[in-house]
Amino acid sequence: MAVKSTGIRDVAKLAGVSVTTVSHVLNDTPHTRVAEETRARVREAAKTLGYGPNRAAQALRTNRSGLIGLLSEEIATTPHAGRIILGAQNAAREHDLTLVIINTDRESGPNSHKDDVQALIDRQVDAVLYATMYHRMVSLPPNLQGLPTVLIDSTDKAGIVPAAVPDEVGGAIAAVTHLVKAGHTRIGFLNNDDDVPATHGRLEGYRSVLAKHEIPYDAALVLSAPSETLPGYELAREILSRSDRPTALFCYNDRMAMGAYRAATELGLGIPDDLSIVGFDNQELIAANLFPGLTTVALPHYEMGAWAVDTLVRLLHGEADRKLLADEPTLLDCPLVIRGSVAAPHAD
Amino acid sequence: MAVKSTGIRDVAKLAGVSVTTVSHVLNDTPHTRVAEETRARVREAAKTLGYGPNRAAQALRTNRSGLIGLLSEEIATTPHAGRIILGAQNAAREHDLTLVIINTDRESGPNSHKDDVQALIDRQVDAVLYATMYHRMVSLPPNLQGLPTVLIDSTDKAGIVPAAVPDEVGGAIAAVTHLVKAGHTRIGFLNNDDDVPATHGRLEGYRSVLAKHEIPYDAALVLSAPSETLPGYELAREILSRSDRPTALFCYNDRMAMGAYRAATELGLGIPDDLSIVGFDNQELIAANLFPGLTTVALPHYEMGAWAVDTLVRLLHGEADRKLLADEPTLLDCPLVIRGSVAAPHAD
DNA sequence: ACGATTTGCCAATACGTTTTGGCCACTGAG
DNA sequence: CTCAGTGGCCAAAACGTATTGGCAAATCGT
Repeated sequence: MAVKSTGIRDVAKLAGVSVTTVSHVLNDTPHTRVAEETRARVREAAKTLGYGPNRAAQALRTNRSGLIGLLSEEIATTPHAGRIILGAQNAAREHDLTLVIINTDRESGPNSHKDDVQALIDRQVDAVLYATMYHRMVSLPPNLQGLPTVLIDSTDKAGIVPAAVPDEVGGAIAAVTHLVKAGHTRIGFLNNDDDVPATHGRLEGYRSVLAKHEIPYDAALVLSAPSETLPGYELAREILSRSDRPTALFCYNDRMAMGAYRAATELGLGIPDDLSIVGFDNQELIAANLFPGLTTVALPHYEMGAWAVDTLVRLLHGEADRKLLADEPTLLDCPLVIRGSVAAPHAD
Repeated sequence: MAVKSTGIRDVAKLAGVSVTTVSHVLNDTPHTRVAEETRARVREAAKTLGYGPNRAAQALRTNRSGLIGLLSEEIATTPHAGRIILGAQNAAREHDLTLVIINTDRESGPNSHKDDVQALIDRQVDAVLYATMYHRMVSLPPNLQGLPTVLIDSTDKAGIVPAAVPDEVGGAIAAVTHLVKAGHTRIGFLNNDDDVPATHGRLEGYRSVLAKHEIPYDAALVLSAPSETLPGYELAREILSRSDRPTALFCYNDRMAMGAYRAATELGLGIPDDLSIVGFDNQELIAANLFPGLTTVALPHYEMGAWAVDTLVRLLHGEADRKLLADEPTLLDCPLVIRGSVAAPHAD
């Protein structure tokens, strides 16, 4: 605290060169020529002094803060946001960038979003990540114009910004294929009833697997409701009470699956012996704590966060073409997480 | 992007004063005298130009980055961290500070922690928040010396740093009192078996409520196991199978409570009619999705985050005494969240 | 051996603030 | 009328870095 921290000047003095040279060496400035021996001496000096550049000075000079803002909806309620943050944070660190996080309230409308963006602009972030808490379409606050931006878990209505989203179709395919491979042919699907990409994508995946295995699609096996535990319970209760009940359920998410567990228990159906269940989301708190553990599909939150930062960096370096990327959202893999809720169907 | 953003100079020019004056006015520099009329003119000019200070320049000059680092364990796995972040973030914004988050891996030992701290130091944070994912004692990385620090959800072995922790005892008191008020006298306690403050504090709270209501303490009603769903299930199964089974269970956390739900269901005990349950942690994903909803005790993660930032600011401003604060961790309230898992005991 | 080219380095400036140490003009006291 | 005091403002320096435009010395070609 008392001592002035070491600056580039001290390094220069110790190495017996000018600050210019130190700067050149430490930044590998291209098109500049300094003898290898000198470079070594400078680096040596920097190391022994424990020199690290003063970010503020650097920022002032170069007009780049090294900050990237992560605008995230409701970090609060969902563990998913945590995974995004983690992925973004690690990637940022890799690139020597610093992540600053602003929580934005989905409730409070676009004005609030604008304020949040402004807060980031005031802090002079070099770029921003815009993350929603579930996969949907958004329109971006106008003051984001001109600031490099990448979307996470959402796609831009205007189609002008690169985005990473989960491969909903692929995830559903993995889930249902897993059931089919286990021998199931009567597979119920408890779907969400919102008009969001996941609803359609997962249904598409479900159907495509059936088609591929020449299992006829039976509309009676596909039910919809809000994607909560209670509706999941009710739907499951209904479908499992039928005489021709399915031997397996694919649930839109783990919460609905949790409801299905209860329904199964109440109806005296053992999991996985009498009923196989696959969920979606891989909410550890649910999936790992149900009994038996819930086999489910993981959303690539970590990967989306990391991809977003990497992409941002590539954009900033001009190594990627924004238009090209923005054209179509990038799909990231939704891997199946196998626990204990799937078995072969009864041979009754 | 093309235009240079407005600086203090532009404001000065527009207001017809010197940059010095602008700086004085905009910062309310004490001991400096400038006519009220001039002040108004300056502020006016700043507003019409939409002036905001260049943080980098400010940081360079004042040696304060306006950043505060949040070192958090495993943002990944727990939604709790999200609440801490949110609380800290909002408080930081209030004070015009920026929160930067570093995830630190609990597995990878103290060396990694040191690196993480170093990463923050390199970024020249003004202070750091150190958050653990559950309430315990820690020893701080040595390079945190000299950097103002506040602990969240943990206490410092050396007792030298202020800390905010949940009031475990108070939370348990609220929970058990709730059961007693409902008419229960035989209350089982499924406790954790780790040697952490929560284990002891919650037991203490449990006992104190019994004592206060002159209910004899029965050691047979207190069982311990790792605080997971499965052990919770096993413990509950055991205690509920007894002929003199308790009419209510206080569970160390929501995961154990989730296990207890299953045990109750299997034994044909209805919740809350045949058995009342109270959990701890208020993990929404579990508590709100069980049926019936789990009455539980919320941990003050948001509040700890906010308190920590506020305290840090007070320390930086010299408005609080570190030694005084460090002497004893500050206890934050753990409020009871009432859902549907508690009722009066059977009159059988 | 001599000019031309390249190699290796550096001095000086700018980035946008905050802060120090005044200077000037006006006031009131003597 | 003069002089100390004070209210209102400002010029200039500093913070630590990146960058521009060079200037010597070394190397090369002939």
